[in-house]
Amino acid sequence: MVQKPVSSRPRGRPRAYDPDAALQAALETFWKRGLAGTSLDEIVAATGMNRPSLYAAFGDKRALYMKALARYQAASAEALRDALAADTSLADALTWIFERAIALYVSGEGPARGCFSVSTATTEAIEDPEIRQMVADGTLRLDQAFEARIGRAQAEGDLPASARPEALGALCSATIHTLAVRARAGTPAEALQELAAQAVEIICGSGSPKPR
Amino acid sequence: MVQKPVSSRPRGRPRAYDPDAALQAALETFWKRGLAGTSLDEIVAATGMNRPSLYAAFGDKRALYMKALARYQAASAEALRDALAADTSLADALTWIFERAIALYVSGEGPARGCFSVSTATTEAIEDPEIRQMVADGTLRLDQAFEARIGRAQAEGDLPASARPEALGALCSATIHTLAVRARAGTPAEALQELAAQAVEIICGSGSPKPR
DNA sequence: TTGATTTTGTACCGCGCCGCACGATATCCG
DNA sequence: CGGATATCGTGCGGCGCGGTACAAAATCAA
Repeated sequence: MVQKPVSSRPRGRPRAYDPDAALQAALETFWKRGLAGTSLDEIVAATGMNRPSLYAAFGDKRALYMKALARYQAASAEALRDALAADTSLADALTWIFERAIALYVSGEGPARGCFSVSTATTEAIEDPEIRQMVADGTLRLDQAFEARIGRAQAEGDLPASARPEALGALCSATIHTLAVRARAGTPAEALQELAAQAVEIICGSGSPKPR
Repeated sequence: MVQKPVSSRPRGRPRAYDPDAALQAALETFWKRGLAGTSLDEIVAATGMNRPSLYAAFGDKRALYMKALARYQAASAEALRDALAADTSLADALTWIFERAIALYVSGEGPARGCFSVSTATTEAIEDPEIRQMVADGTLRLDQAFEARIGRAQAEGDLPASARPEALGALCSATIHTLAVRARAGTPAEALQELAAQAVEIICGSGSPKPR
């Protein structure tokens, strides 16, 4: 993807900001306040950029929002993929994933942020078909990733043949969704962890064919 | 609560709007666009009221939003209570509740609205402690209502003694949450119904002690 | 009919919003 | 060193925002 080495600088005045860090800062601002609730001044303050630079780099506010959402989804999908591909039991993988999700949702200063996609993108999704499609795609990929891993567990005998990977995968996604909503509502991390543990038990222990 | 009969009209000029209908109209507007995304002009258009009347009747925009949220939560809680108190099996009650929730979430014109509390109130919850508390209270009551009904089912022998009402109740709430998120993301009603059916199966069929 | 009372409806104010024009600045190339 | 190039940063313009002042209108009590 990177075509030129870092040493070859482009022609004009060098930019005074790091586009990646700026996008991350914008993401965190949108994450808390949503698209409609965030002013450009707040983004300027968060990124340290000035408005014309923002505009030149990312387009208008909505375009910046969508780039931030894409970044968030890409990072989440990558973390999920890694966790599911790890050589651990299904229960351990799910426990790890939910644990990391909770840590992400309650991280940062102030009240818990929840999931960017669930908590604020859904708000915009109804009036914006593109954002709606992005949220839908993210949810679909979440379902499919869980379902594939669960199907693997079933094939390896860790789940009974009667288990339905599609249903259990959706249940994993539902757990993510409820964790996101509850985090945003102020539920403390410990309670979320307990809820996640219960979910893992229900998902993996439904019949518990291999008590190990 | 009502002190005077309807016939005794108050002193001055009669109001030209129905407060209840106006609050409902404001609720539907907020439901779609959220607090920050809704302008007072939109509320004026939706309610048919003019701005000073709005202000006199409900206070400022945030106060109106909170009244709308309280109304939504009260109506939801009442419907839930009725459905859970009905003399039906747990599975039938849950099926009915999820069915009604889906119908509510996809009702109205245009893209599905999802759940007011989940989709837009969570957005405001992080910056507004009062709204956060309202969302938290609603979620808690949802959990408790489900848990109580599941505990009853267990006591009546419809669930195995090993079932944990608290965990299963949270799972019911999680189903509501994921239905709300997915509806907002554009998932069609049929897919939501299938997901709800799978959830009922997992919740009630965990062990299936009474195959009836 | 007249005054008291409450709501209506228009019009407005100050403010913050988004997006951009434009000159200044810093770097690269020859 | 000088021209070319790309970004910086101030500043602003037009507009929509939330909230309110004020007079007209509609009702009740006397």
